[in-house]
Amino acid sequence: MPEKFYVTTPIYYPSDKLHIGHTYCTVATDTIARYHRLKGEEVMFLTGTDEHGQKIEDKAKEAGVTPKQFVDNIVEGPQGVKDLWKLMNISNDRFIRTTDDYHVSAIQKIFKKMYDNGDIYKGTYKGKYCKPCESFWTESQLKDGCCPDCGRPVADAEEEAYFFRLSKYADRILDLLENTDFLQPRSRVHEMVNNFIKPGLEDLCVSRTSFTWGVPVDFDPGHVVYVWIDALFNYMTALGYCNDKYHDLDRFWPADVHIVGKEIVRFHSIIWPAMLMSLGLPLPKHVFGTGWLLLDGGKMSKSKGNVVDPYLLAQRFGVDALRFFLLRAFPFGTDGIFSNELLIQTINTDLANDLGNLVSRTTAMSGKYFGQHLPADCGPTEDERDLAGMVAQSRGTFGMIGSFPEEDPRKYDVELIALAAGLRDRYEEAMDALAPHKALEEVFKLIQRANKYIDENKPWLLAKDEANKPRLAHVLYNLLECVRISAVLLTPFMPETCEKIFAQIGAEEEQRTWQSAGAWGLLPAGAAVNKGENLFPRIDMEKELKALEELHAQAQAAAQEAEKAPETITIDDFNKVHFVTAKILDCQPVKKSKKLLCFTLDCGEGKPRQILSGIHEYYEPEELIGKTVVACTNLAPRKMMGLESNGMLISAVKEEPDGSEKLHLIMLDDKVPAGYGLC
RNA sequence: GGCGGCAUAGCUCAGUUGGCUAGAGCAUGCGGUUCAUACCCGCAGUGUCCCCGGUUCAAAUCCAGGUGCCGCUACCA
Repeated sequence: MPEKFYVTTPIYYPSDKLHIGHTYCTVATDTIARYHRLKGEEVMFLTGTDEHGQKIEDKAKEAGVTPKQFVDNIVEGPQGVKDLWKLMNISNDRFIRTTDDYHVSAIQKIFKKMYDNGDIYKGTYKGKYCKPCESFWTESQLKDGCCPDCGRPVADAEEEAYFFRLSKYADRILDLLENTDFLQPRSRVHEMVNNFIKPGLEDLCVSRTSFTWGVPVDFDPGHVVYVWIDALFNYMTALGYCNDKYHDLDRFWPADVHIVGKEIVRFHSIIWPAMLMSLGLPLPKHVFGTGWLLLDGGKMSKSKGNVVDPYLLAQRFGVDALRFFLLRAFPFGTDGIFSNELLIQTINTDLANDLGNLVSRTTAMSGKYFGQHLPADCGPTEDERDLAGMVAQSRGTFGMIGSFPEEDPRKYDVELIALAAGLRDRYEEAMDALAPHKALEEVFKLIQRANKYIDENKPWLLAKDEANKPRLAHVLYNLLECVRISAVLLTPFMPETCEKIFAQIGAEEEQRTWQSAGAWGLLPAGAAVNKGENLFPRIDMEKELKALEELHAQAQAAAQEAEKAPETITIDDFNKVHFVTAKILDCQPVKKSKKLLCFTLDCGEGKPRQILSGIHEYYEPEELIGKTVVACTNLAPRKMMGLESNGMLISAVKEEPDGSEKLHLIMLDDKVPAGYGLC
């Protein structure tokens, strides 16, 4: 029975289209999965979507569809989650959606189990409630006594809810984090321990009554299971835990590693193991928190409009180039700063100049000097095989390099072969340490060494003398072997490109295996070599940056257009709205309201007009008295806080990167008289 | 506010438990080469290792203080 390896990505929240950050995480996990398959292990690679919750309920309402329709579109629809993974050549074995029937019923069983064993109990959720946000907060979460999300005041509230006895497991979690390598990178351990465990773990609220889009608690109508249990258990329900759809739990659980974004490390390293402990289930072996891709030092966010679109990049540069770039340019586990320059530079330097050109010049020379096949006797010598064998075993070079006279070209062979023969072990070490960037660095050392080897041997000079043909053939063979070994090890990163390379150098199935990457001289000497198209065309940096900028501007304009979707109106429609200039005669805060200001305005009507406006967060009354503003005067009157408002003051509103709204009252030059209409 | 981390070449970063002349890649300059995708190979640099003290034969590394940046602090890769 081969070894098994179970690896997961987070299940993503499909409230919006996914971007390059999600792509990064999934591509990394895919590469890890492919690496283990290459080693001959039986791999289970799971990804999916976490589809319940308030936010999706809200978004669906906004879009005028059911929550299920909403997530169906984002998950299964055009350019949706599944499409994106298909595009990126993601090799997941399963895809779980938390709305899948088997998962929903499994979650109900799990919830009941934990209720029955006493780790879930019914209590009251006491806290502060923010009405507009419909969310509960604890005292300590408040900012200046107000809602940390929107900054508005909150009210005392109580809600019946189910709780999980998280506190009960605090000691065991502390031990798990501090005394094992469960959580990686290690730097996250301090944050978890100091922020959450040392201050004392509170029991965790695991149900909600404030929304309905979730797994219903089947024995208590009105309650739905909150994200913790619903989402985290996906890693097990997808294997058949508490359901009959799958039957792989015995084979694959516990997971070897959960790859997660750093913002959900907390859930995976504290809540998840505690719940498993409650059910007496084995814990996953590792949780690895990846970094974020940042943009010019800032976080990627939809409202900033700086989201990088993986579709666009894959189309322009190729899927493999994009996959490679993500794992080559950024150390796994720390944040990376994404830029188009870096992307293009990485492609040009590593893929076009180094790898692509090496394959190109090697296959071209083989064809040019020997036709399709190198002579059958150009393969490895016994000595070379021995050397490679020794290197592979001990990772040393035995000082053999020094034993050749200066002009003897065999010393180049020895250096090259020694490097190539030890590569697989160095690569394996890096991959097993979840450091794919280091694994790539090792592979590229060989690729660079191979390019240098060409210069050292000057095949174009050897080709001029028939007597040197055997040497020339051997040099080319050595190069093909380096290309082959590199391609085997690059397969998890760039599956399609490596297929092309194998085809070009004539490597068959047996020469593409993990086993074969650790041995020297496996490519048959007379293998069919065919120079194909260039693997990675060089990219003109300036031109491409310009093109990307234009595309980005277009996309942004389109997005803004779509966002506003301004319905065309006629001039008659416009004229229906009556805007006038207005002088603020007086302005008073409305009692019992933190937001409302009551304005007394001169709108040139002979008598003052009263309008209420919810802008106290942004302005104090004193600073507004005497100013000239714009009012809409024919809006239907409305009572607020017992006072009548006869119109509306016009403001400029901008959504801030953090999601809050910033508001600026439109103010005119005070020389503008009151009561003038606007058109 | 609390906790944690970081500060090294123009840029991105390596630098084990203190120990050679502080390194790599990219970018820059010069030279070589012509098989190859105007590529490849070689050479050359440049450093107040954030500041100020301390420990030590010896500090980029350890300790104390200071400055700056960042992360986490129960929504979001």
